[in-house]
Amino acid sequence: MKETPNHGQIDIYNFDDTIFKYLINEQLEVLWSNIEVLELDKNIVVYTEGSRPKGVYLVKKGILKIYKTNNEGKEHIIRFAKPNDIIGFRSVISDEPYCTSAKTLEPAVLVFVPASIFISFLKENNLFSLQLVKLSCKELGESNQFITDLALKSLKERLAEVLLILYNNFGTDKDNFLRITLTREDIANMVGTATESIIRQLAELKKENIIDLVGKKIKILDLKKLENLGKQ
Amino acid sequence: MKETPNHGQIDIYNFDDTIFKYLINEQLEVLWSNIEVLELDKNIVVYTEGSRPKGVYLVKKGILKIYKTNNEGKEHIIRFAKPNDIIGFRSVISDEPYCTSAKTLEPAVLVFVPASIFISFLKENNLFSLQLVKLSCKELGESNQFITDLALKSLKERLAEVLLILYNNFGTDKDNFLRITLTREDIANMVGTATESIIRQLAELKKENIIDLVGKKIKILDLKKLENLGKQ
DNA sequence: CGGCTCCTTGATCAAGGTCAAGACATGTGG
DNA sequence: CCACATGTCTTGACCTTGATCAAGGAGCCG
Repeated sequence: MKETPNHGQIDIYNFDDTIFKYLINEQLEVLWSNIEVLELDKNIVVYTEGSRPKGVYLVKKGILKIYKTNNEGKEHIIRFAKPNDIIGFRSVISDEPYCTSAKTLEPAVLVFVPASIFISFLKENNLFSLQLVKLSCKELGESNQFITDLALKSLKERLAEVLLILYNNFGTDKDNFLRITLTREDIANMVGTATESIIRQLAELKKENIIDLVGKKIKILDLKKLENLGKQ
Repeated sequence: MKETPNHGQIDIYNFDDTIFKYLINEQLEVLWSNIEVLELDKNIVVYTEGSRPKGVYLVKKGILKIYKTNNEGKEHIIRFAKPNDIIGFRSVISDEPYCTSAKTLEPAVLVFVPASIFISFLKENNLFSLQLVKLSCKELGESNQFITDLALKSLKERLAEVLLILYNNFGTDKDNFLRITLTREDIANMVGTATESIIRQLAELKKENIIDLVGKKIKILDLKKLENLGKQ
């Protein structure tokens, strides 16, 4: 019925930890026979703001940044996508051009689901649409939080907030290093500030023994203090 | 079957221009017999950030601001709700405390729909959940746009953007005055800045013949220039 | 009238943006 | 393996934006 090609350790046909687990077997069959697997290098653009959505992407491996670019070319990172996240569904559902772009930060494996298939699942399967309502409401809550953070907080507090978001999304390894490695510029583009300012603020946090810096890796030394800063 | 009490010119039981038009007749009956009508003065708080959601509110008359407050008491306005909008659904669906507060800007009439009823509609009626997915995706798109605006734009550009949002949501009267009247402080709380800064920037826009100011009323003189500023 | 609330303006100052220059790291082709 | 190029990080100096403080004016209402 289905073969399982070997993409590293990844089982492309396993949707247990994704929103597609709410599909009925019949729909899973449709899904299996319509998906397309994409193996991408790092720094590959998956879709671009303004273009027409062809479908949604399920992340199987790797991390992507979801961002917007203003017309001076400066980019702003809205969020990241990690394995088992789906991206691009907002535009598919609204049937509008993508309002963001997506780019791989590291080599990635994506599963592409055509828009028509995705929409038909929504129409046929109420449990599935219900879960998608929940998902988009969750993202909406996060976006609203982010709006307030940007509007009311100081640079340092916003940086703390961003580090916490990264911590909650990607966790830390056994040595307390964040499991995502970003350039200073990427961090600046999340916080909405200049690279130099981020460097100075990171140095501040290090001086206060809240974090430690080893190359691009960031080590969380004092989560409590970081949370206090972020919750300011 | 249903009586139609007279709340001004408002037909409380008419849901034609709201998301409830997707309910089947049987569900409308349930809705009619479970709603509660609230007539509120201006500056009344409908729900508060952090409290448990009891249900959703349909705006029948008036304008409300949806905002968050930080712990220094400074508020940030996320958006406004106007007649036929529903508010509070995000928290009901996520079953989380409200992440925002809602307050009337003028005397208002709201229809309260208990959470359990609202959720049951979602579970029973796929068309209804589909529409709600669309609604939350639309709000998500707007939120993402707002995030980028706040992060990348100058004060003046953000003000232009906010004026455009107001224009698109509330329109203008025959003399080109915005159909919503806000205090300078409210505008500042949308843009995420200080009241004084807004006053200075409004004066700037007036000097450039882009807007005119008559008391609290704002007149749009040059929509093109305003859009160019906002789209910067 | 007096007491609100809201608007406005000026002066001052700090946060953070910008520019410039150099250090360090990484990768690539010869 | 080296030489060079490119990308990233860091620091210092300077300057702009917009936040804050202070004071006064305008409008409104009981």
